[in-house]
Amino acid sequence: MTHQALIKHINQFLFQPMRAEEEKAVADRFIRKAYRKRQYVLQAGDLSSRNTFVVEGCFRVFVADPNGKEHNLQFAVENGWIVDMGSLYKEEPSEMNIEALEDSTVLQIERKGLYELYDGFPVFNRYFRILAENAYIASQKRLIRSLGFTAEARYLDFIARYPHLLNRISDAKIASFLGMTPEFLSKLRRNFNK
Amino acid sequence: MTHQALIKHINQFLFQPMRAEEEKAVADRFIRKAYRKRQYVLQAGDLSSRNTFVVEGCFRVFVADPNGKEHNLQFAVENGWIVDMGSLYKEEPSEMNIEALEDSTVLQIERKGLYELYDGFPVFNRYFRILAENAYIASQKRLIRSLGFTAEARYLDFIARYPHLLNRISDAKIASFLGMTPEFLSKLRRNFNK
DNA sequence: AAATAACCTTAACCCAGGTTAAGATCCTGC
DNA sequence: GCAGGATCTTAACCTGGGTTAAGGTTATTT
Repeated sequence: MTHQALIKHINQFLFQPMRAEEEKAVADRFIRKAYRKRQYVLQAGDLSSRNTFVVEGCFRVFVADPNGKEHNLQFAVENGWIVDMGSLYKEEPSEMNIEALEDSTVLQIERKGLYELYDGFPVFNRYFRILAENAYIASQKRLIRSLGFTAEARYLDFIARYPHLLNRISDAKIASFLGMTPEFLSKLRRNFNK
Repeated sequence: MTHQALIKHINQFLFQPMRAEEEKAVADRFIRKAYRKRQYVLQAGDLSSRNTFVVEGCFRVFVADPNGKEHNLQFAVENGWIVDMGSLYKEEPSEMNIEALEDSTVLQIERKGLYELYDGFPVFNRYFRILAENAYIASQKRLIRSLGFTAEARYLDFIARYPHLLNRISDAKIASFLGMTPEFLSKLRRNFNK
């Protein structure tokens, strides 16, 4: 069945299987959708009205700063979620862009459907609580590294933490994620080889 | 009653009043505690076993980077929460320090009590979901500013966003929160006066 | 298989913000 | 009420990482 990956992911985070009616509530509200490489899931300025679970493929979330320079905030692969949570919940225009980096398949739920899950089935408040807590913990760790680590330390940390992304995502995009230019990343790598 | 501020805060985020038994569950598990100015709620390396709600006073959350330099991650005043969520939930030694900046009063709950709330009363999964989502949204906004904004833009943004903190927290601590040195903040402020 | 676009590297030069140090002002506890 | 600590400012000098520009390599697309 088409929603298996998501249901499995939810069960893992809950440490117990959902009941049949809860599984059905998921299956009724999440819609499968395909994106081609370079296609946008969300553009800055638009309203984000959906939450998106990655079944297969790879995405990046990025913002443009006041000079128009891009900064990658997050990459998501299989079993990850991509959303501008601020835009989704506060119903404000998105600051973020979300772009497919590969041909990809996702499951999407509308804001309305998400609220139906929260109101009808307590289990989803628990699941998304845990998810938001993990996202917050990860975001704080990133902030700590961006405040106190040198460019070199951030790069080494990235290699150790996300080895599976190294061959899947271009260096320029990783450099942007790490808060440095591709030129500087190239200089760093050259120094390691000596 | 001593838990009123917290109960009111929860009700606000739920958009509806809790039932009596839920209020009681809160009152039974949160313990009032006082901290003196400069006293630590949590030290890096210790295990964080509690979540803390600020009834009155002011705190900072900070980390030390590899060179021993401090970085303020968050300030919390009345109705704010302070916690190293990573340490609390993953039961790992804390990276963070939490220090009272004024004589303060808080309400604290032990990890065990918190899990009892989650398991016994769905409403708390909803409340803490919303809280975690808001924290994540705020943390992402901070990251965006730290990646793409100049020191001056970050300072102006801070003034606009947290005017009430300006007279309550020292410039050096604000500078650290904004990712710059107090000397540089001083230089910025001098330029504005011309 | 050529054309085009995306990607990576190198190198010279540059700058926002850090560092160091010294003096001035404001607490705060005893 | 004053001594020792925080706190804020100024100024000279320094550096990690950015900018610009050019050439080389590797994927896509047709």
